[in-house]
Amino acid sequence: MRNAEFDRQAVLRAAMRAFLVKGYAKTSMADLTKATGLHPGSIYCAFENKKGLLIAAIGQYHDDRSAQFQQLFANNNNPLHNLKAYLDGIVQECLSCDATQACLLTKALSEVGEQDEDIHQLIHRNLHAWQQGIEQVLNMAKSQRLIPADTNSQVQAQFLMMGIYGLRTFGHTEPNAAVLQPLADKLFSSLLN
Amino acid sequence: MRNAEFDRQAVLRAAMRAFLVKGYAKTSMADLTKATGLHPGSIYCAFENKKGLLIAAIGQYHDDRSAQFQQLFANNNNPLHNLKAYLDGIVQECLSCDATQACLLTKALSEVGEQDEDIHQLIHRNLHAWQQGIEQVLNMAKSQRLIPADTNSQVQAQFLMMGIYGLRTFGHTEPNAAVLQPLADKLFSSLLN
DNA sequence: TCCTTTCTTGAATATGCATTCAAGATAATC
DNA sequence: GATTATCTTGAATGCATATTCAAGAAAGGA
Repeated sequence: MRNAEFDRQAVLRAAMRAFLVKGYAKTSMADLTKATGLHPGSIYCAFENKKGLLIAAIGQYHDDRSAQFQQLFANNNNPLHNLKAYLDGIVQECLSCDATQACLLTKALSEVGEQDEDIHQLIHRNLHAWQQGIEQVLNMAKSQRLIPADTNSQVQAQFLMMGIYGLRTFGHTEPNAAVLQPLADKLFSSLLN
Repeated sequence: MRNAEFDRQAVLRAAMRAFLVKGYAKTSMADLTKATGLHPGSIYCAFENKKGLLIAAIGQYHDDRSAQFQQLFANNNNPLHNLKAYLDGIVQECLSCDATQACLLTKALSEVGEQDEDIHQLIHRNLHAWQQGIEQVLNMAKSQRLIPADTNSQVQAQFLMMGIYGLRTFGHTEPNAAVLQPLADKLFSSLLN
């Protein structure tokens, strides 16, 4: 009897970073062994193959981002304030020009989601959970009369998701606060009409 | 003396489709020879290498889309009407679930733009030209008092670009008119506030 | 018709890569 | 301490793939 030695979360976060920098197809197993510190045999033993490692990394990414999201909204502050801070945080990530701060879900969706049904469904589920988190925040804001009573929380949450996707794409071409911040502000103000 | 035999535009459109379906890295030269009908030697003679073919395909994509854009807005109809039709057309492309109707600029930006400076700059230029086309339409709408006089056309054009990027990403997860059309409508109505 | 130039062909090359596996190492159990 | 079950190691394997190049084909000019 013997237990596995490596720290699963640390390995998955390293793999996630590697996939974010080079994309799935261009990240070689050599890159992954270097990034994770694991030898090929260990990776195949733990995750079956390269695709299994991507799936596990996406799961870890979702867990990490969800925890971050819950934490940001866990206080009793004005939910709209929290949402504004959330959007501003995304702008900051775009400004960093750091590939490891990008969104693994949308990146993987674009590259492999169209070609692999397993991964497409996994990402779809994760993005949907994220959308429902935003929807809950909007319902809270509505019950506190911070946004119009006739707001359709689901559509508004979808609109915010759409805006966040677009903001991140825009950030790839213009990682510039003078450009991105007004866009994030305008997106936020769409809640108040 | 002898002239090249193949139709350059047809070849580039075929390559563009291949890249849209599988992505750049996963599209093999074998895929490209099959799609274009050209043999490897001819591709290397005409485009230098696989990356050169991608660059040429992106150029063709931009030319094709620009021509389509100009044509849609060339009539003397209400520019806002035309813009609405443009957004509705994008919704239709999303609904088709056809990878060849996706946007090669954003797809290539996501996959290779972060890794290759040549391609990043080319895509950046093309997306910027597209944004300026929208900006011109907004200026026309403003001069016809169809949108508020204090509209900042540049920011509004950026916001529309952002929305279009996001709409296409959203379409990958929910290719559903009941979801996408309200989002496009809400994006359009952001012009009128 | 013959010659020259240019284009086309596709097999060969060389490299890179995902995956496997058998030997070695380590921890728990007796 | 011996035994056993499990984990780790990393070189070997076989396949996929980007690129090259020399021979073949076709067009224009003499």
